[in-house]
Amino acid sequence: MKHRLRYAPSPTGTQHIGGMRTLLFNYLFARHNKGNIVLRIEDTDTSRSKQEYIDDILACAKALSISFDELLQDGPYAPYIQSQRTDIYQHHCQKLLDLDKAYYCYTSQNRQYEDSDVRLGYDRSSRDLSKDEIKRYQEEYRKKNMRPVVRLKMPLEGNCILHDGIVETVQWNYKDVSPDPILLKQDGMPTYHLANVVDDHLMNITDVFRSQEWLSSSPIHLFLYSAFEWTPPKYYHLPLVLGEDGKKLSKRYGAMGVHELLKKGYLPQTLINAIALLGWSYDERSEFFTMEHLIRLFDVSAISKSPAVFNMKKLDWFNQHYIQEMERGALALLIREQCEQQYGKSFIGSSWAQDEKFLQSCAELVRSRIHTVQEISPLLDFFFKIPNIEHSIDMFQEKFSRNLVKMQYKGINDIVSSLLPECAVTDYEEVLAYAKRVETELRRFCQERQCSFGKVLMSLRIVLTGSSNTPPILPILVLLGKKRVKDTINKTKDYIDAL
RNA sequence: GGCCGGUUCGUCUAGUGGUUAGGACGCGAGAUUCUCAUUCUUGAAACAGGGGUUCAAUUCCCCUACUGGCUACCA
Repeated sequence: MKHRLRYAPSPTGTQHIGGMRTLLFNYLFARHNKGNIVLRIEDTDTSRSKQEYIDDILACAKALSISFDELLQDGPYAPYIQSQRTDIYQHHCQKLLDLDKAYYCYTSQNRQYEDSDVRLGYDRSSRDLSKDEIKRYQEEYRKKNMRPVVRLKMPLEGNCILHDGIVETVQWNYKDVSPDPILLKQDGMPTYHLANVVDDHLMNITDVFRSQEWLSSSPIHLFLYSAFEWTPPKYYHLPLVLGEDGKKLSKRYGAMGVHELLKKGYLPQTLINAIALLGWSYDERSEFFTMEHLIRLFDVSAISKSPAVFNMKKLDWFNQHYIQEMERGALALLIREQCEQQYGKSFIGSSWAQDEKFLQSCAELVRSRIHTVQEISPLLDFFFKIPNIEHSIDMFQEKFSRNLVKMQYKGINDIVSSLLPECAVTDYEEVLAYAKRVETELRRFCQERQCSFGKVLMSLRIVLTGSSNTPPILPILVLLGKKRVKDTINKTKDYIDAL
């Protein structure tokens, strides 16, 4: 039999790591078994559901290259949006009423809580009303123009057993299960329990990966299946993903939104890799997995039962790895994007913006120094913003005597003049070649003058970039070009002289 | 409170009735390097506690503790 999976989020918040993990595991299982996966929007909470959150789900899935076989209005069981299927739920609810598996409840309000924080649940006071009482209530409701909710007639005793694909066998006594949950709300909308069961059945869903927070509702769902005389799908209750505080990730607090992480410069392959390893592992050594690997290797029996705390430091490490692995051209593209955002006109207006080679050289200079794409632009800052001389000189005094530059500037200037190319050179290999030549000459120079090569380079670094830690300064020198380098050195010299 | 789940370095995890309990992130130290990084070497760091079963338990069973989830006309 063909496996049919589904991801059924409620659009009441932006997608976070936890939701994405549920989606990913459904997707991996489907693709591993050559099955199908459906996206179904569970927007039965009309007050909290929003279109923008549906868009967010779609965008995040797309960004991570997760595709659905059926979704929205598209597929044999369309629509896949629960708010457009209310008649279906009402119809099935009526069936349960006819079978005496459900009943109208007129006495819901104010009956559900004691005044302490101990929750007792509904008292089932409408479960066994006499015909007269029902009539009276019906009349009352009609006058007020209200609709009664429909409740499921849960068994009062006996056991319920779930054979889960992950947590294995779990057993409940029906008397411990939430008493007679509501199936149809006053607004005519189904609750999760009804809609979910009806849709999973109607859409022929065979396997369900869902978060473990659903475990305690499983008896309700299982009983619903039996009331309808349907076969339930195989359930896989995934361990929870916790935030760094050890608490459940809540979409309402926007923690670790997938969109947000993408915006911060985490690559899609990073997120997939990191999320897949939340509660799943392949062996004791492998760390890096592409989507193709995951689909091939995915194995339900390797899923852990215990919850996992999501660790941002490890995410950084994964991202760093994938940035190091990226092709030069691809990184260059990201750099252009970043710089456009960050520097606007001063980048776009420069000759560098259109110079693919320049961007690629930058890629090589920054790639080992960043964890996220967002960290790129500060490292390239000095290309687009001329450093402040005064500020540089201040740094000088902190680091070492500014006299160094004063004394050595002529020699350095000579070397730069004679060795840097006349016209701009931005091809990375060429840049390195020029840098190497300057280095050789500079080393000889330093040896003759008995001054430290490191210090000379540091002085150049500070003068040219306004910063004491940057990518290798010699390639930067070449990229900046002879004119800019000479101008800057001269200006600095003048400034020091004038002090 | 009740029900249900979980518990191996700080974090993600591997693993087994007999192991020096393995790896990864992070952290410490050292080496390389023009700074910062990268890279390399290396160090510290864990079986929640108590009872059983057993020649032997981190591994199997029970209890306790801790932790999380659910206990909604939210999903």
